[in-house]
Amino acid sequence: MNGKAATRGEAHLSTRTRLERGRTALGPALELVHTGRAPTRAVLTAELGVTRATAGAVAAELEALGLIRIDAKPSAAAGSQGRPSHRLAVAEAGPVALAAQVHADGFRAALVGLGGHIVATAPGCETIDADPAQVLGSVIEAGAQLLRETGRRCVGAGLAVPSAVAEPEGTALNPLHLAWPAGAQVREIFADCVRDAGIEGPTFTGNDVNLAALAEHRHGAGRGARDLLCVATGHRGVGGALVLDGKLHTGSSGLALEVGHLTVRPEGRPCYCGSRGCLDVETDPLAFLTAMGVEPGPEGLLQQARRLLAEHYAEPVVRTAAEELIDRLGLGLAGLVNILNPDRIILGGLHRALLEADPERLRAVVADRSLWGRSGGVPILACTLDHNSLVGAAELAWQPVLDDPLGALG
Amino acid sequence: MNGKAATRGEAHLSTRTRLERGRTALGPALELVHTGRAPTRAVLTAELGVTRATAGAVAAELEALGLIRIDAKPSAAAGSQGRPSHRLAVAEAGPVALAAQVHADGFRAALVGLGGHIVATAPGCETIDADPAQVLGSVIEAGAQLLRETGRRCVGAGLAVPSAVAEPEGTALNPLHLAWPAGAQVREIFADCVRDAGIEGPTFTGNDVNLAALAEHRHGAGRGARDLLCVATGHRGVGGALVLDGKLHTGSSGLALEVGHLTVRPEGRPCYCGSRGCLDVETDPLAFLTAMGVEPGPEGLLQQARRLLAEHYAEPVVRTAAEELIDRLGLGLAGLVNILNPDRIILGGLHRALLEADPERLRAVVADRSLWGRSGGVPILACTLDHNSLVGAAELAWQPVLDDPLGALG
DNA sequence: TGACTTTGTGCCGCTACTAAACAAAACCAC
DNA sequence: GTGGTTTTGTTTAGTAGCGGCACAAAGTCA
Repeated sequence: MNGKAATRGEAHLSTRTRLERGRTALGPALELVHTGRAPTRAVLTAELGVTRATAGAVAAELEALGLIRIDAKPSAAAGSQGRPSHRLAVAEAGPVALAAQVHADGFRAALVGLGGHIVATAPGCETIDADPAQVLGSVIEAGAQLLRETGRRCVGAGLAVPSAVAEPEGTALNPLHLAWPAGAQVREIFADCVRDAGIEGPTFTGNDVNLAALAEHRHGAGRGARDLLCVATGHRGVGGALVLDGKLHTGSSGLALEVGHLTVRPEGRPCYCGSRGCLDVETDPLAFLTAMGVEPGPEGLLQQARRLLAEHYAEPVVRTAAEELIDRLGLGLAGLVNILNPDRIILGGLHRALLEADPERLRAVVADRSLWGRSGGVPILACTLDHNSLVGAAELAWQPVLDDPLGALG
Repeated sequence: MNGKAATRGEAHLSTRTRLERGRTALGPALELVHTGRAPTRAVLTAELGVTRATAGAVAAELEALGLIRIDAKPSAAAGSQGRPSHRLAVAEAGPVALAAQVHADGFRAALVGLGGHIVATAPGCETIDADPAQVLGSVIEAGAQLLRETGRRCVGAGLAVPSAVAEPEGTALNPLHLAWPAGAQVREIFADCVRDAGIEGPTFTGNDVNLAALAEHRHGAGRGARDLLCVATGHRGVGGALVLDGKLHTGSSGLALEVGHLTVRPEGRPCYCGSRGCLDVETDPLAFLTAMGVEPGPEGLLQQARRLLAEHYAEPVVRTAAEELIDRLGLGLAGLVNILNPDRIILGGLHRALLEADPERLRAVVADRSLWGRSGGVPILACTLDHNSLVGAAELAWQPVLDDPLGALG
């Protein structure tokens, strides 16, 4: 390479980074509207810490990109003085992200707009093939159908799987109750399926509990939290996730928050990890059924456990079993509080049902067993979003647009 | 307040934020020189992702601020082509941070320049008064003396204490073996002492293990790690710290990484936390002495444990006790790996000595008991810096300068 | 009806960059 | 040596994003 070529190459790189930068307040502004924290340009001005002129220009540019809508008519807030402001909202017919989820009961596809709004859903089938390519092909086919029906532009696609996803390979290490091979290249397979379906935009894959936590942080019970811990149990096993400063903490190889093997009952039942009394085997739906002396029925472990808890909580055997699980869960959460010191905890699946059955008991155990817990106590909440893993998968696909709207769409 | 005053107030705020911002590449550039990652302007150019013109201007400005030095004579790297570059280094007689540390054996004060270089040290006394104000007053007096002797400008002061520090109050919750009252307002007291001594600049207070981790991340065994976990034990109890993306993770109220109460031996000895077999009471120096059947001597638990380990490792009773502790420590670290998934682990105090006694055994236990650990294994290293808590305390004081050199010094 | 409050806009200028050409200082090959 | 190549540093010109400021708009309150 001669000197001229080197100079040109360098110049090209610089040009690209410049174009990719765009107006730097654009991304933060879109994120504020996306998470519902900027209902007007005046609030946007304050939240961004810029002048009104800049906030106005930024909002206008986002509107021109088709991402947000600025009301033509001003609307005064009740009991407010001064000039009424024009409301900001996400655009009605703007672009969408394609979200896909695979779980024990089947799969699901949806289109998710800004603000975490689910625009359209495809029910998906009820059984899961042993071949990931087969399943993901079907899911994407359903998603592509939704895109054709609605005619919306697609910014990218995200997939939620019930498995730890190793970084940076994107392999599913333990696809729980999916009959998929451990170590399946889900990220690569998903990307191939999306490309083959002719859908544009980048693709992303993540663990379902991680993505649920991300969704709850942006649009659900986790809004405003700085250090958010989520713990959830589906049919078997326990999943955890941590959102720090608005970003998922997945660890250096994507395997963080494997919280299932905290010891919560030293003399408890043996766990496949080699230890005893792990959170995983002591607080999942099967543990609940076992504690009640109930045989697993045909309806699914989680459904059965939730139903018994809701309908028969008055019966001593159910109540005792629930309290046992609450105490063990509390012990596990206290351990996590000592290590992570979150400012909010959100529970999903059966753990959510246990919280709702006796919130005081759970909070008391966590406060009692966490260091310095007596002098405060972390808020423990139930998750609030429907299909939060699906919305979280869409968040991944939206992220490039939130980081740099002009670069991703212009 | 009338309209004009409101406009003026707003204008003042905006002006200040503008002045505080300065050249935005200035901070990152200083950090690169500070951590030794930018030996020349050419490297600085590449690391910052800016043009040579910008990197040159930024370096010139940092030199004008008296923070870095640009060699007058170019020096060619061995076996390199092209024009030789001028070396960059931290300024020799530039400003310093005042660092203070309180521990069981006394206290220490030092001046620390950019690059984590200790410029001057005051030995400090050997006993600790029960009154924090008394101790911190003495330590600051020693530091002020150093400042007078050297005549260096001071950018701020940092204090490391062997206790959890609650945020945002800055109280020491468990000042271990200091005979200080739990809940002492150390941050406030320290700030008062610094102000009373006529030392300018902001003040900071943090836990000693946290600060050691920060120092190791910037200047020691943790350089280049993205998710760095540090675990250390002094005389009693175990401390932990986590550095994520170059920033300390202290949790929402400063109490994160209280790793001492992970269960590592279900039928172990009772712990003051109410549980049994906690890492705290199973892997500290006292546990080691107890396992060997040795009575604590007059030299201090840590010193005694380290000496026995170093001098008598060949004796079966010492070796067996060490292996027991290594196994328990490995179990605790594996638990942390499952939750945090760090890409590096650094050990200090007796834990460091245990690692160095039998590194293979410790690594094997961690790999065996962490999920998916067999297919990789986290690097486990000994800490490398002398006085890393002291250097870490200085890092706190340097941080405002690293964030915005012009705003902090101009 | 006017005074006040808040929101939104147009214009000007500053500043931290990029772009591009030039200059300098080493190496190599002949 | 001499010239070409590679890398580093500098100069000059230009620009994008944002702050400062004055003004306009649209409501409430007395």
